[in-house]
Order: sequence, then structure tokens, then C-alpha cells
Amino acid sequence: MEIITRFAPSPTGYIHIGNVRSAIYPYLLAKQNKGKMILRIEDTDRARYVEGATKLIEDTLEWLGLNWDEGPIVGGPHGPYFQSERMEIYHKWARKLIESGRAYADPTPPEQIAQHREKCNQEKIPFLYRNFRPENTPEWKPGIPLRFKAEPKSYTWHDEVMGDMHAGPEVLDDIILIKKDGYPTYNFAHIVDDAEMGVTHVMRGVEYLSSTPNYLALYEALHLAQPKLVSLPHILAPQGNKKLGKRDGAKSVTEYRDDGVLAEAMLNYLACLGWNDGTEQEIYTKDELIKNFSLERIQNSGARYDETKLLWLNGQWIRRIFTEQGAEALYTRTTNFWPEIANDFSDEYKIKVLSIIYDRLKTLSDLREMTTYFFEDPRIDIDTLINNKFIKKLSEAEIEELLKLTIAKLTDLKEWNADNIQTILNELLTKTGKKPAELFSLIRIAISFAPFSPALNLTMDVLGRDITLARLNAVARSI
RNA sequence: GGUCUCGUAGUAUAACGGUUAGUACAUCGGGUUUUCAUCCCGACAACGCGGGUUCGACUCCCGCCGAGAUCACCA
Repeated sequence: MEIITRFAPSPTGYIHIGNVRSAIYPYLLAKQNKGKMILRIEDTDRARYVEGATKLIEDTLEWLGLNWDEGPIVGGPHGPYFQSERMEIYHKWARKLIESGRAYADPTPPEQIAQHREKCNQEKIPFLYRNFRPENTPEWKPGIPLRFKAEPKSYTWHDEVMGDMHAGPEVLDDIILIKKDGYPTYNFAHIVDDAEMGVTHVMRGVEYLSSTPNYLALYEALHLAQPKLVSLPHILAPQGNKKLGKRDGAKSVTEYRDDGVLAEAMLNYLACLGWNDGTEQEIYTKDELIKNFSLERIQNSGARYDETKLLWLNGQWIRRIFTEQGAEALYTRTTNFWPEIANDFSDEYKIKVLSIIYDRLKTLSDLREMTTYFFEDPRIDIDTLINNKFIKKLSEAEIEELLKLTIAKLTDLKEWNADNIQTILNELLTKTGKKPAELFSLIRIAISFAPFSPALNLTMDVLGRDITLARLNAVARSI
């Protein structure tokens, strides 16, 4: 049987790292089994609807490479994929329930319901609406909510992550199926949609675990086959024990993209947060995740979000793309991350810069701060120079002498390349008898005035003879 | 409060009932001709508590404690 999964977000805002896993796992499972993932937009709450949120959701999935097989944009045989466009379908199924006596229109005003609830709270007994079921119910028509008529009974079921589950009749209640505005509730709509769309695996956060018995009752009353149920544990906020949410400052997934995190790293990190394949592998490509993914190995307790590890993984991915796919491949990802002044420089030059700096990037946006001296002359700051912990050991006369000697040697260099520059540097070392730390720090700071930079000979090679000498001369004059 | 779920280092996790409880991130040391980073080596650090069952329990059972989820005309 073909496996069909779905990701069914409501368009109330951006997708953040706390909830994107419910898109990743369905995707992996579907792809692993040559099945399909459906994207369905659950927009039945008109009050919380946010304009543009659907676009945000689509962007996020596209960036991560979680391409849905059916849904908005791509279409498919089970559309429409917006719940707001499926009203007749819900009403059709609702009528079936009414006809079989399993649903009723409920005219009880909200204030009275609140009173019932309040009374139960005071008496410290569970509030169950079925105990307050109205005796005479009108015919169902727009403006009156439709409730399920629950039967108090026990259910057992199997959750692919949580294992065998059991619940008693005390959790079964007359849940609202259709709201008074005519829109279905999540509880009803998702059951109908999953069935109509042929969804075989319902994967969602654990928060739905407690309402599962009510869903089972609905499948039963509707004579629908029960799909496999998969509860995904929460991702916890860095602080405290709450699930990661927007109020903990959970950033949107695309914000990480804009901050220079690679999609590969993001997917890798999130997939492995609360899941592992039992090996000690840490770096997974999307294809490897698809190949190795398994429901059984999803963790059943919440996992804390750890941005430090994400950034480590991102560094790993930056280096991996560079070494496996080449400098150009990495360069194509860096377009938006160079300092503004770099716009005037050629791709070729920027690729050279990237090639010597890439292994110290944690995120691509580090380029902005780390590469400026490749594009403009640094401001000469003699204090920084002479206060450096190595250069401090040299007298001003020595500094001047060393700079002059370096300039002279480099001027005589016939072919300007990294190896030859290194030879010169080595010669200078033996000739002056200075320690590498002293001489190299002096030159490094004089040409960059940066807190750190790549190996000296590489930096000088990329900068070129003219600029290197010009900067050294400028510093020599300022001493 | 009712119902349900979870509990291995700071974090993420591994371990047929028998291991010096493994790995990674973080932290702290050390190494690779300057810095920062990479890379390499090393160190620190965990089975929530109490009972059982067993020759033997992180692993099975019970109790406790702790944490979380849910009890909406939100999803």
C-alpha cells in the first residue's frame, strides 16, 4: 500500500524550529517508501488567519527541500488543499453523522456552558459536556454549532512512537464538529480530510495524544479506517522545560537561512534532534536521512533545542560542501552574505577569498565581518599594532627595521604566489632571528588590522603584491 | 484537580539482563611556524529516589519524586 503522509499547518504565522519537525518526518517517511507527502493548509480559524502565512510555509518547505507531492502550487487529485475551500465536504460528512444519530445541533448559549464548567470546577469533578447534553435539539442549520454525540467507552490503540495506549470513557466527550460560523473544527476537519486524501500516517505533535480517543470515536462513527498514529515529542526551549514556542523567541526557520545557516545543516540538525539510526553518524545528507529514517527510533521524550550544536553542524556542512563540491559550489550559497564593498569585486576574486576563509565560518554571514580587509584598506591603528602581545616585545626601531626588510624582500620576489611568499617569510625568520610569533604577527596586523585572518602567505597571495606592499609601506611610514 | 506521557553527563543520544556505561556538542588542557578557525590528542562529566524479581538490573515489576501534555465554537 502506498504511504501517504501530510503536513497540515494553519496559516497563523511563520514556521519555527519547534514545529518544522512535523514536516520533516512525514517527508522522510513518504520518500523512503516511494509514497507521497501532502501539504494541506488548515485555515478554518478565520480569527487567527494571517495574510501571507501560507507563502511563508511554502518558502520554508522549499528552502529545506521538503517538496510536497500534493498541495498548494503543485495541485493533485485530492484538492482543494485549503480547508476553507472544502466546506461542502465537511458538511456532507456532518450530515451522515446526524442521520446516524451521532451528531446534534446544540443551541446552548456559551454563557450557560461556562456556568456548567464553572460548577464542575468548583465541585472538583471533571467537566464533560455529554453530562449536560440538551434534551431537545433543533434541526441543524447555519448559526448553530454541531456536536458529536459521544459514547462513553474505552479505547486502546497503538502509537508508532509512544507504544500501546489506553484511555477510559472519562475522556470521551461531545466535541464540537462544526462551529456556529459553519467552519469545521480541527478535530472534525482533519479526520475527514485525512480519510478523503488517503493519508496512511498521521504525524503530529504529542499535544494531540490526549484527544486521540475522541478521534478514534469519530473514525468509528464515520466508518473510516484508522490511519497509523505517530506522536512527535516536543522540542524544548533552551531554558526551562517548556516546549519551544514563539514566546520563547523561537526564530523562524527562514530567519536562520537569512543568517547564513545552510538548509543541509538545518535539516540534518532538526532530523537528528530526537531521532537517531543507532549508529554514531552525525552528518547526514537528505538522501541518507531518507534511507535511514525509521519511526521506531524516534525518541519518546522531548529534546532540547541547542543552537550551539546547530552552528557546529553548519560549520561542518560549510567545509563539506567546499571539499566535496568545490569552491564554486559553496560560493553560490554566499551571494547575500558579503560586505557591501565586495560588490565591486569579481566573482573570481571573491572565490579566492572564500577559499582561504571558509574553514573559519560558522555561518555564511560571518563573511560580512571577516573579509572586509580584502576589499578595502584597513584603518591604520598604530596602538593596536604596538600593543599586540607579541609585537610588544619589539622596540619601535626593530619594528621599523623588520617592516623595511620585509618590504625589500617581497619587492624582489619574482613570482607572487603562496609558496614563494612562504619561502621569503622563512628566509626573513632565519635572517632576523625573530620568533614566528613576533614577525608574523607584525606583518599580519600591518596588512589586515583584523583580529584574525587566514595563514599569512595565503592572505598575502590573495591580496596581491601591490596591495600588500602598499599596506606595509603605509604602516612603515606611520611608525 | 482528572486523564495521559516522559526521566542516562550541562545538551543530544548509544548500550540481547552481564561493558572500565560508548559517541557527539559544550567546557577545560595540549599539539600543528602568528592570530582566529580547522584538524589531531587528552581531561572533566550521567543511569531521579526507594523497594522488589534475578547468581546478576540502566535494562523487568511496584511505589515515590520530578518534568511535561491535555481538559476551547484554537489548531
